Amino acid sequence: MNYWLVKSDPGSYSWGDLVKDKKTWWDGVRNYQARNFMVEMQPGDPVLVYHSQKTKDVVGIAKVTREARQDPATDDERWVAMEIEAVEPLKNPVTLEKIKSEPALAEIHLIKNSRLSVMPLSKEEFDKIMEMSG
DNA sequence: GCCAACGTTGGC
DNA sequence: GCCAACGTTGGC
Repeated sequence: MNYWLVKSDPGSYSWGDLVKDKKTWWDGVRNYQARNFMVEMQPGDPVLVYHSQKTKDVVGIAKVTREARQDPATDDERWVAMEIEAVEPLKNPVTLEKIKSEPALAEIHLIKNSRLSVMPLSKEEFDKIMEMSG
């Protein structure tokens, strides 16, 4: 099992939207590195959802329900989408500020490569964020 | 609103 | 195949 974090600007699609929709095809990613991670995702893998721009915090847990297939939003066969489903909100959102202040999380892409929108987390990193959320 | 970082595009 | 120009992202 692998652990992931996906970023979304809540102005375009938020955790609340996912909860309302129950599940969604995570499409529109146009970055090769992110695409490659999406292809590795397997049904059942936990996915943390992070809100960029405004609140800058990890707000909920989702899980992968369908593995990646060609992005239905485009004819360009280079891009893929996978389906995720909302599992539960975090009791306390974990802010970017808190993540930055935690040495155990210093290596995650969220900090090292802030523009990447889909990234893997180690089990330790995932557990750490869960612990920080209470 | 600004701007640094960085990925992509396209001319050569 | 290189690299300058450009567009986008996202933190501040």
